[in-house]
Amino acid sequence: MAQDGAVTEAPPDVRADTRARIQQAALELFARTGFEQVTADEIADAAGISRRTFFRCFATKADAVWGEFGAHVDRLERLLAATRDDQPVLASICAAYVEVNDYAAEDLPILRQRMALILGEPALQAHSQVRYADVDRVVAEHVARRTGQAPDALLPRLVATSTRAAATTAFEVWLADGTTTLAAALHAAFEQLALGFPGLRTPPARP
Amino acid sequence: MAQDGAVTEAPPDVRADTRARIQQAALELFARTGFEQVTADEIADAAGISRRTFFRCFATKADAVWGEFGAHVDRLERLLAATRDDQPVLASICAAYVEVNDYAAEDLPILRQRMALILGEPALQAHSQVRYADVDRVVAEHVARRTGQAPDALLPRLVATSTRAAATTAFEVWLADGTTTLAAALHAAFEQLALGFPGLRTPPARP
DNA sequence: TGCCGGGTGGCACTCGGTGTCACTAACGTG
DNA sequence: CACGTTAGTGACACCGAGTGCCACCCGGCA
Repeated sequence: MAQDGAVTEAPPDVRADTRARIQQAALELFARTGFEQVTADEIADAAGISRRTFFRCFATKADAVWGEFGAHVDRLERLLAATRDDQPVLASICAAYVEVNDYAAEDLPILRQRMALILGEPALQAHSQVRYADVDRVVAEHVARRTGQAPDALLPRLVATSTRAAATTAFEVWLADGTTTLAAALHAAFEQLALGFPGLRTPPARP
Repeated sequence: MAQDGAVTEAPPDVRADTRARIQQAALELFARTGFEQVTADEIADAAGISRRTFFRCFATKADAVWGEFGAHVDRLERLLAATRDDQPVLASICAAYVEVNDYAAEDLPILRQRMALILGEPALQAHSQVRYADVDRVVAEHVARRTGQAPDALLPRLVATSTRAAATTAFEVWLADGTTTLAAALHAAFEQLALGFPGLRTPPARP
């Protein structure tokens, strides 16, 4: 089925192709009906494959939403490794986050769909913690290199988790707002973080 | 079975009693064999109840580890509500976190066991995100009150997520270290956060 | 005595995820 | 051409987390 042509398409990885088809089908079903409501069989049917094949391409239903997130983490790691030492640490992390999330305009709708699911569906929120752990590890190692501390010391860990918190918060406001760009939201969040939340020190007014 | 005595023990809530027994049994099994390795039937057997009753007392295997976390969130909310307005916002949040996590010395071993599981077992890390969401909501509402912003604006959300990141990081170093107190770790993390990570601005030395 | 309500156990069921095996198509080599 | 190899696949059985349902037991109450 769907064996379109025989020589028209070069078959580099059959696997990567089915992965993409599954992802697309899953994302659409999730967006329409909700993550928990969609069963693995339904995704398999929609993608024209068997349930078993689905779980061979994605270890988890949730992984079908995250897509090629591992590649993003690798890219983040490379960007951080290429950082110049005279740049402030937080600025280098912010720049890396912005760069990694610099999507082309035509990819933004899919990104919105994906992030709305990840940030909105409880089951996906839960799963995200595991993926974030990889990000945190990469960032913590970067901070450790820059400060000469151990990667599991307080400061590297803290910088990693709070910058990631800033990034996800930026994603949330970007998703909810719709008028600002993702880069602007990221910069705003990192600025608050780097300056110790100056926004907290200016209450309405203090008599 | 285990119907010890008839009048010796006043039965205020049968449910709360079995909850406690289940929790104890589950925590011990998890600590010994690992969270994923222990089956719900085994916990039920160890606690002397049926599998069905286990899932009536705890909606999830993970919930047996978290115990009465909802009560902690409620307490955090009350503490934040009772905050004086002339105290800096971050300081009030830090104080509330310290207060909520001010365990008696005899409870520390159980706390260590519990937190080692929550922070170490991937399945529990994932589940934790859902519980943290409640904490974040409470803190964000506090910040929103103090700053006059909407609870879902950037700053309240950001402060909530990054202070919670600071708290969990403090828990991690406290757990790994063993020499510092939890309160000290929390204060150290919040201080870094409030001052914009001064530790980042003093690299080994800059020639 | 009979009724009632909460805690319980047993059972069947759904669904996510895994291990295993057989099948098929593509490929290189004799 | 026949052959073995390999990757991708589908079918099936299986495990474990949860859930819905019903029957049971027991203490309280009219």
